[in-house]
Amino acid sequence: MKSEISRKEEIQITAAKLFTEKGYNAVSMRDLALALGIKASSLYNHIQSKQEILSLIIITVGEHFTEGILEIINSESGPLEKLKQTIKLHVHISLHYKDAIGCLNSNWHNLEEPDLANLKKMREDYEENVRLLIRACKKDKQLKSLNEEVMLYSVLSTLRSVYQWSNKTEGLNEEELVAELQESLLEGLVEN
Amino acid sequence: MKSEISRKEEIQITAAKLFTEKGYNAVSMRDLALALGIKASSLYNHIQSKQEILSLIIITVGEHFTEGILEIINSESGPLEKLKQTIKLHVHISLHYKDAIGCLNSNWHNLEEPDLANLKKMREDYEENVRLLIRACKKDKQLKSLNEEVMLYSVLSTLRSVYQWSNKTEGLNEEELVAELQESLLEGLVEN
DNA sequence: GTCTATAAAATGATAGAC
DNA sequence: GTCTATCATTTTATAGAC
Repeated sequence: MKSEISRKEEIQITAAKLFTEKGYNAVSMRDLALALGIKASSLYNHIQSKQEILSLIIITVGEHFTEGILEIINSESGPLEKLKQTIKLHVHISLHYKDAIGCLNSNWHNLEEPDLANLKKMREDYEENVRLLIRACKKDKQLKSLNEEVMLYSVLSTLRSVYQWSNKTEGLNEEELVAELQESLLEGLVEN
Repeated sequence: MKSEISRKEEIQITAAKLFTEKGYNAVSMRDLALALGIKASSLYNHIQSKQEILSLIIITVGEHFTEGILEIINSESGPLEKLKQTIKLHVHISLHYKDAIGCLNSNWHNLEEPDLANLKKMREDYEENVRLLIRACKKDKQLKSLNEEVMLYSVLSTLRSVYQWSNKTEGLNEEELVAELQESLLEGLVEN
């Protein structure tokens, strides 16, 4: 009854790890094949090209973010609660798709068209949604009247790096990490 | 009287830009030479290898961070003021060495030994210094008793991304950007 | 200091046997 | 589905003329 994992998925999982560690161009099809215990030419029975592997990894995780943020935006909560939900969403994806996110972060510029344009659109839309949330919070006097872009990227850049350092906070479970980040990012570090 | 810029420096400046945009492995010596208006073989009159170019770019900017943080640590200020000075330092370097920092961030894993080990040591020491600052602030009750690693990477990951988005805050000069970041990161975004 | 020519190695991908 | 063998291309780097 357990869901079988196809060779194609196996390739994506291994590739995501290697691409994250060494970079897309630094990983040859021979390297990837060796990590899977087969020959490079055998890979082409499952995928069409090296580029297709990268595309599958990155677009899939990009869609997770897109779906997640839309669900939050369309919910009934207030803007500050939605911002907190965005932090939760980002942590959740970061912990469950670590390698794919690492691959996205390090290798998105190796995507070719039309996937590159597709990803850029998804990323811009995501950023714009968070920007609008921040603006709505400011209007409601729930956030300070600081520069919007500084606030936006303070939050986003921290969230985007979670996959890199979450292994250093292993005393915290997912829920606790979310709570700590919500507090740190929104309420600040300084004791009042 | 103006300081002459050598061809070797010109190569580093152009390479830093290209490496940041496309990635180290995606930029061939032909690409780099073309951007400089010469042939690839001519590059070797000024540098020994492609790897040397990367090393010069990254190690140089790494040393700026190392020198800067040591100056702060050895100053007479209290820990919270030192943390604020670290934010100022990071912004200053981010604005003045944008391409080199981009190159460091995207391509450090393409460094070969012993430069890679050298850079990792610099990075770890830098992180440890900021961690100790945060710990000292907590002990003084100037920072909340949140998870140290979460606080550390909230601050560091935002600072490390400044070069990517500082062009979107062009209404702010350097001093103002520093002030906004000190407020956002330390005091938080939420209105009390 | 730049050029042309070229070496030596690595790369993504295909053909065809099993 | 995997293999061996191979191709076409690109890569970093060197040698030597100007």
